[in-house]
Amino acid sequence: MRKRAPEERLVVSTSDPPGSVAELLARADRLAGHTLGEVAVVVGEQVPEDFRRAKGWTGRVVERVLGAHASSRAEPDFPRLGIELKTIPVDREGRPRESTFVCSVPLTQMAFETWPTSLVFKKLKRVLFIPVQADPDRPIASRRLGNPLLWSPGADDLAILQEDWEAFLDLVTRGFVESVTAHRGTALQIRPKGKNARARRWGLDEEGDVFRTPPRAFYLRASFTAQILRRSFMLPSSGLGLR
Amino acid sequence: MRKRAPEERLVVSTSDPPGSVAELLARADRLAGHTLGEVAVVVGEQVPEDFRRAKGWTGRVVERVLGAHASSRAEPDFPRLGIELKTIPVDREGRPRESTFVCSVPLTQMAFETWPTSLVFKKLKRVLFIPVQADPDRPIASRRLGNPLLWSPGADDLAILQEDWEAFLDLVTRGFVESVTAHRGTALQIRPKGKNARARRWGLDEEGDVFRTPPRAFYLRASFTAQILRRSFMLPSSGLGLR
DNA sequence: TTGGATCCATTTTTGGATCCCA
DNA sequence: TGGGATCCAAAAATGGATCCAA
Repeated sequence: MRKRAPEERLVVSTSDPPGSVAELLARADRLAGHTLGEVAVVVGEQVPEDFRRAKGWTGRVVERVLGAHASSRAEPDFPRLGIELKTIPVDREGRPRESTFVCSVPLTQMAFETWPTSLVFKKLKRVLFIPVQADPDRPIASRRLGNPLLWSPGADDLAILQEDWEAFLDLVTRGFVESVTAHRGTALQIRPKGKNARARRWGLDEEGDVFRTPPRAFYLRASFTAQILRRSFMLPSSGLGLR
Repeated sequence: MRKRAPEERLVVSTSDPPGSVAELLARADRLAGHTLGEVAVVVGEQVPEDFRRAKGWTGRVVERVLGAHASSRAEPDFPRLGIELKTIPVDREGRPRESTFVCSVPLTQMAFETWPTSLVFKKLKRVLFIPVQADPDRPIASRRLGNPLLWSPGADDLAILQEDWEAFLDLVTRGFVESVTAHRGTALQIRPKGKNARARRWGLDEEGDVFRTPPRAFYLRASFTAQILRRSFMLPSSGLGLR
């Protein structure tokens, strides 16, 4: 595992968005090998004991340390660059431990979308993945960030994503959203996402009438992101930068 | 003006919703003649110096003292009773000093409504008006509540409201929302309502496409509510209960 | 393993209205 | 005077994700 020596202090100028892709990548490279504890110090946050009550903590602190304009809604994290940032928790073998949230399912509005205009496509066009050690027995403060990966879907990935998305479009717009389980989809899946199982949003039934149904979101399957990481980091002179 | 003597202390059990219309009216009657300062003590709120930075304060404290389930969204304030609560600021002659907010205009959804299914109709079917002294030179803490008025629109009022609403429906669904000013409507009007003049929502243009436009809301004209108060409180043995 | 459930921070919307200048 | 602008609190939605039981 790559550990940075003490003299390689994590020095960053936060709060200003990166002016170019090169600058963003340079910042992300500088982060690699450093721990979440170090990142926390830089952004002035306490490290939580565990993630049970702080599930989005890693994503938020990494956004801030990279200068993402913390929650620029309905746009990529770096709007000028058209890049979406995703931290991805990995095990000791570098495999994703979780699926990756993409965006919520616009239950009543999806009928007005096409694949190229969809939020899923817009978010996934360019993603900066940052792997983060996530073996459960390692304390959060000592978990290290890996090498960043700026990814865009290739023709093969695009075909699969579009196929999945269009199948969901068909089901959702025809009123079958309640029959959609997380089993569907090769790369993309739809899962519940809300405050709890009682949360409700408006959806469309088979007659086109609105009704209350649990909120849902699109996720990338862990098997899909695993393949992305494998492909990229198996190139010569490349790697996760972790163990 | 009716002033309650000190021994008539304002004693209420807050936090529990009234179980019947009779109970709600009894509570509202007990409030009449008491001041906003007294109400503030009961609900444990500070009285603001003026309303420039606390515009909805009166409505909120009166809701709470009457046991309205503070913001039961998309429903009347007393869902079990089907009653909407409105405080109404009146001058020394008992005339409304302001128009009355009804609900926001569902710009993209209005096409799917009819008068009987509309939120305007649902909210106005039964309203409990509570007059509140509002001459500008009277300190807020000493302003008194008047006699409550449980109102339902009569056939004449209903006809006017429906006519107004359907004219707005026509304009909004045909894409002319931006040409609607507060001059339109006999009883009901549409006015901007948002954080500020730069706020934007989605609306429908003449082609049926969505576009950004200022958020708007339905209001009852002061002249309309003035007539409601006049009619009701000019009945024998009835009155505002103020001066 | 993984599908369904859940958690926090932050932004946006809604509901309560009154302000204020042409 | 009243039409357009504005203000606050609270709820809901959104975006960041991880938890956990079968």
